[in-house]
Amino acid sequence: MNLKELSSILGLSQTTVSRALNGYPEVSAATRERVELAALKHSYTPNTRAKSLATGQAMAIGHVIPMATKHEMVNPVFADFIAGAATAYTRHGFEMVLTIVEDGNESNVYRNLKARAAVDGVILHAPSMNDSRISFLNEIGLPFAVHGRASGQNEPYCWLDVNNRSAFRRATDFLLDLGHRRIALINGNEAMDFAYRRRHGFAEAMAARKIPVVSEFMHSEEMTEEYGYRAASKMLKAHDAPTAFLVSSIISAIGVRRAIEEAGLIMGRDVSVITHDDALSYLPNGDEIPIFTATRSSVREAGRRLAEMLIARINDPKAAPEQVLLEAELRVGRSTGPAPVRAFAED
Amino acid sequence: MNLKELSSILGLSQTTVSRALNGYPEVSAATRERVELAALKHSYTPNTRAKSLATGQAMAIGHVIPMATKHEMVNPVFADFIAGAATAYTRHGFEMVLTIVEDGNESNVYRNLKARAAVDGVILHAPSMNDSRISFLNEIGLPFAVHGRASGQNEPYCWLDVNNRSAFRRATDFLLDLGHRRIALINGNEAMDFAYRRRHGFAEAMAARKIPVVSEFMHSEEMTEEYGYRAASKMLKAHDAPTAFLVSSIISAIGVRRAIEEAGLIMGRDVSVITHDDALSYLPNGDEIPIFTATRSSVREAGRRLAEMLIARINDPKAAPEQVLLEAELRVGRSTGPAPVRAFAED
DNA sequence: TGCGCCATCCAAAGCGCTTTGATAAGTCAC
DNA sequence: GTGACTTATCAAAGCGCTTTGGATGGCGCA
Repeated sequence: MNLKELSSILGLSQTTVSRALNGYPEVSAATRERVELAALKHSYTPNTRAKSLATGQAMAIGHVIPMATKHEMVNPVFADFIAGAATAYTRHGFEMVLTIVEDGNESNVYRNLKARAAVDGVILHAPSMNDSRISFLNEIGLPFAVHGRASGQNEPYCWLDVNNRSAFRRATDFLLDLGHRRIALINGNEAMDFAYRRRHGFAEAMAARKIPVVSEFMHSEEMTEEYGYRAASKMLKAHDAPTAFLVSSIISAIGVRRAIEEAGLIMGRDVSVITHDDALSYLPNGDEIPIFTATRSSVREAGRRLAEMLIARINDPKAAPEQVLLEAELRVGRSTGPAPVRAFAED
Repeated sequence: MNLKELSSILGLSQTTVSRALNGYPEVSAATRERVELAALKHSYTPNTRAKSLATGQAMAIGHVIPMATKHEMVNPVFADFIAGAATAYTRHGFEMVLTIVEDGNESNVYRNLKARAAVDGVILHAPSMNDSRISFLNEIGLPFAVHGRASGQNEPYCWLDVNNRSAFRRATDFLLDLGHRRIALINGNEAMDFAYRRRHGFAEAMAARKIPVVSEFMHSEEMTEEYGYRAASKMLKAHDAPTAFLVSSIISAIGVRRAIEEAGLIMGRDVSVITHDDALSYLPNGDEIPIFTATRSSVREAGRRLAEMLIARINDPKAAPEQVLLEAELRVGRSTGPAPVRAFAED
């Protein structure tokens, strides 16, 4: 069923039917009701392609998701982020168009999406430091919103981020207060902006107490379970093993836990662990008492809010770009405890 | 830059330019080259919306992903499945349109996608037994391909599935051969077809050796880490605790491992675990020696193949629907070992 | 020379919608 | 009863593309 058919059934012009359905005032109440009823009866839904050709609005948002070439890995937080964003799109009648691309190649995809008029805007994922995509998007005039931020980028843009620096500073302080001195950082890929910021938060807290940062304790890689395990295993075997780990992802933290247990140690007693927790739906961090002490911030909620921000931006491109900084919550769980006495003695 | 502009620059008609770009024969080689060069130079890309309006092809595939209402959970395998499918779409010039919907409401979304001509076909995720969506899609005439199968559905349709029954039968046999008799099944939601099939494989193997299945050892729920932990914890505390666990997801298996370790037992020595492993990129199951003995089948590869199958189906709707059954590979890792002696004695 | 036939190109219709610019009918004041 | 508005409707143009159904001219062949 299309407009033409529907209007001929009704004995009205396409104009009137279209106007009735889109809530324009130049239609009498009686006609509008008649049209709406008929539309429902014949289950008429406007053809999206035709509509967006006519209006110039694609009514779609693009998500260009970089795939880490090394492990062909798609960051598992995307699933939850997208689930959050989807609720916003549904509410506003937008579609979500997904593209997955080897990282580094995103710009071509953006250019293409713009040229084909396939989307009205994009969400920019996984920003790196000085991310060149931001000025590129501003240049070509494709509205966008960033999940995270890009240090070194001065031009204003729309973003939503967790305060990674303060979160990791606070987590480090928490460990220091427990008496830990040899603290390891198992961080994400350092090219990523969030990893950079987390490292800074960590380093700041250590510096504030004049505790040297051991370079062997600093790791940085894509956050798989295996990576957490390998990094922690290796460090735990060393002479002056860390007594605490600060981990950037609950997935890697699971690997760290595996390493700890394999070393015959007990997490929360012999070795403490704090992780960042994106509140992934399939990895709930315990019920009442969290398994891991964690800095927590729901990535799903982030998806929802950022999608709303992007839609607002699309509807009013001249408004100043909104920027949101969320504070992560520190939830104490069972993975942290006082530093073992030996560690104190040595200090 | 659009067709009109480009053709006026070239001093050619839109017809000729369009034909030149789309590889039609009624264009001289010289003209074609000239057109292609100009298109490149002015970076002309046809407007997708206009193109699909004219051709009637949306050049898009829909993925309608159900969200389990209970945990607001999106199955984590989707990320990898979609990454696989995306490579196929990119190659064929299709877009991927994602919709996330509270489970049970999918049919409306399909009807809508069809009515709006937003997609040329859909991938059907997470089929349940007797899944009504299959006949629904056949009815409304929207091409589709199913990731999995639906027992009880007789009409022919295009699907790709792992042989869940044989995989779990084989895994159970493996445990039985190791001397295990008290084997627990930590399965996914039983409404799902794969869970049903896995349970059957398990039951078959047990029945073949005349070993009774203990109903307290059968669990079924959405596969979170927490669920694996809870189910295993509870069973391990019981008088006649299982000596082996068969788990439907590596994520839940991680929870099972946590329960085992918390009980002061050692996985692979005191308690054996076999899990199904979808080969998720961020949860690699060890390097050389797998952490978990597992029935393994790459969900990313499944995504790639199923996407190809759907595209083939869209291009030739009258061909008999392709159906692919993949055999999972059983990879022996460190999580399985002979049943503890006490278990033998009691047998 | 004249005819038919390719090869090459084009004008225009059409995809399904929105929106502009009219038109026709009704209302009101004077 | 006339002109000025308002209200309710419509015909047609236009969004950017593909595709149908010609046109044009050059060539071989009788």
